[in-house]
Amino acid sequence: MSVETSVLARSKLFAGLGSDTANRLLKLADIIRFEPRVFIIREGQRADAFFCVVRGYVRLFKTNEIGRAADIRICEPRDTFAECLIGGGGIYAYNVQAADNVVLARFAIDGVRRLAEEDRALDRNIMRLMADHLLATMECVASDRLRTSSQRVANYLLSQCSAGNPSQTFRLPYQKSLLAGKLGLAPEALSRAFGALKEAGVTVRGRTVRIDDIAALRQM
Amino acid sequence: MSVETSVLARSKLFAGLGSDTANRLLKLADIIRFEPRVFIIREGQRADAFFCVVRGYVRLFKTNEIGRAADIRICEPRDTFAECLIGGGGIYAYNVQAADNVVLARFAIDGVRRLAEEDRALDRNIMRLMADHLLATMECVASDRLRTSSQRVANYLLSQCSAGNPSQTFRLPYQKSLLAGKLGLAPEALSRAFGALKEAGVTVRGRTVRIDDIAALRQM
DNA sequence: CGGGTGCTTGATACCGATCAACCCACGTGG
DNA sequence: CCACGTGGGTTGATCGGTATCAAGCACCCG
Repeated sequence: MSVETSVLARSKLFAGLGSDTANRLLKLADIIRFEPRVFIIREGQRADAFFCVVRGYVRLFKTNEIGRAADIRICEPRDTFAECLIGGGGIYAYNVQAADNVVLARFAIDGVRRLAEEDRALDRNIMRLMADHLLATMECVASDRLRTSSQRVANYLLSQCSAGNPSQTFRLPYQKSLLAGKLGLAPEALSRAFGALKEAGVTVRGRTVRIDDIAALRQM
Repeated sequence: MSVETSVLARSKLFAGLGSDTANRLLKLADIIRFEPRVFIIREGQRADAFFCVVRGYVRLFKTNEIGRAADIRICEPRDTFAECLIGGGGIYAYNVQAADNVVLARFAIDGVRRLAEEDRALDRNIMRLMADHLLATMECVASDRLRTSSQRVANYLLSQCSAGNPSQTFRLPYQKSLLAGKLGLAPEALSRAFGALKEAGVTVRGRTVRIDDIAALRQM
């Protein structure tokens, strides 16, 4: 089993599928690669496929008239994006850009739709994906509207900790500038937020983060 | 055909369903009423149903630890909400409150799920609903992050205009304070945004809005 | 007439964006 | 080996947008 296959197999898209359906879905997948900073999708483009990240990270973002950009989501390995258009199709609603060396699995919509007609477990998986994304995006709106930048950063750090530990050290999965975008911040603001969290027992050196007292941090 | 039925029949939930399925779905609906300001759902509650608005308006919102609230969506007649949990179920992710005298149709999840197993058109409708909500919510994140308050207000006003007219007069569908919440603003900020748009040819008196030059307003 | 309720207006404070300078690590070529 | 450039990050100064707080205002309804 190739590396790509094993990553895909552990995605929510494939979760719980019978091996027949899973294999046929795998056959539908095109594996494609992108260099850092390359545009994978441009907003408004005709849409005929959705994607699952196999390696690397991608940014989904929109821009306004004068070219400023706002990130909507950062996708990690095993995340899918643009699965929306299984429902309606049409055009992509946002730009997608490779944040580093990226490997994607590309699924043509109509192939998947046909397969889903034979096995509704696939349909249910896609529904589940959309439901998860919808809930996450709603949470994002709420978080932007009622939390301050440091609170959002603290929140993100806590989300990276495994439950049960009183303290923890880990690495950020990607560049700080990317993380800033994900949290709706300018890079400078992320930097300052880390500074502010120092007195809450957060130490950041490069991409390494140490949290002295997880429970204490949760108070903010 | 009752008033409730005719509203529901024109919702996206029922769009394009065969009359057999549509009738069986209608039978599943409980019609329930709420006074203004009453809580329909509280965040964290066990979830076993989703809803379609028949009359009035409802607010979906989250609160933080200290009780401040942020609106996520305002639902109008024929909108559905909480349809997410067809996929996973579990608990409601936000509070829902009646903004005025509200009539809802309540659909028990498992009843709908059973019906959808027999007619996938229903499944497809629900997918379409979720896809629409997801795209709208992503747009909301991007809009919050890249547009100023006046731009968001202008944008909302334009969305209320019918295409083709050079100018237009219409009524806001609900209270300004509700609209402010929907746009992620304090009521004062909405008021000031209306003030700022005056010089772009926007006149607001009570709930009546007049836009002199739609094309000009679109420039902002 | 009195008292809500919803909205507006003004004064102030604060958060975060922006701009500019600087720092550091790293890689490259003279 | 060092000069240089580059990219990512930090730091500081400043500005602008929006929340917040506090009055004041308009309308509705008893």
